[in-house]
Amino acid sequence: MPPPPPDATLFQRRRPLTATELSVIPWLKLLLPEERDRAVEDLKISDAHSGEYICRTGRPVTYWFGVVDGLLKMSTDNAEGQTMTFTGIPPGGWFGEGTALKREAYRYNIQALRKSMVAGLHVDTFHWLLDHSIGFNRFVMKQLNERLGQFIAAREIDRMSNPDIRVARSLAALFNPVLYPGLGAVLRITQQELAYLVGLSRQRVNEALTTLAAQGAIAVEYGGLRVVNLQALRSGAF
DNA sequence: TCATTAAATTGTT
DNA sequence: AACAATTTAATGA
Repeated sequence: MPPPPPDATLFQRRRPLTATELSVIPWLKLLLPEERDRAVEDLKISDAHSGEYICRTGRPVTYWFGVVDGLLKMSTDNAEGQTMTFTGIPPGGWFGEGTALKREAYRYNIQALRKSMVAGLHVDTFHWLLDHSIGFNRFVMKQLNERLGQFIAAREIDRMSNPDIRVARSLAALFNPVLYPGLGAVLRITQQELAYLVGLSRQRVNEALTTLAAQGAIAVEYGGLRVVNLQALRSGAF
């Protein structure tokens, strides 16, 4: 992992989003024109360097975040000081709605696993959308529900001993079609990044990926991988 | 556009 | 943790 840079204040150098970047945001399509205009006007985007924190535990919530490009990691520090990784967040993923809803402080850390582009919607606009848009409410509700399921799954993954299955389940979580729509069959993630995410050595991840590929669940490519059989990844039937 | 070089990533030990 | 092999990205003619 690259050296943790000094606490960066995100969105200091904001800029308007391009059409391509907007197309990656899944919930924009669910809004009415008027709602959409307001959201787009408020949206900000910023680069997050590898290792940089997007938000930290205890910080007040100012933005609801989404990944436009790159890969983020969601984790918490437990009482013993150990870091527990919940999940990775690929492009198209949005997070922080739970805390944004209650205007509480963040309960977890979000760190960039590699250079990423992160979009932000101010909490005030987030609440305005909640008050005005049915489509937005549906999105947030679905998202919360799905996230809950994912947290429970993450606990199971952490208790699993077999590394092959751990890697498989973690990958399946990354390809969650509800949380991360628009993410195709290919995911740009290096084996090193995946190792940080799953909490295994790169060697072991490499070995697991080879096994999974041999069973036809995935196809390993340079700098990424392709999911061939998502069901097999989920069930561990390989 | 192509050839060369550097950097990143992978597969093994 | 270290190594060699492979792939991609960057550079400049």
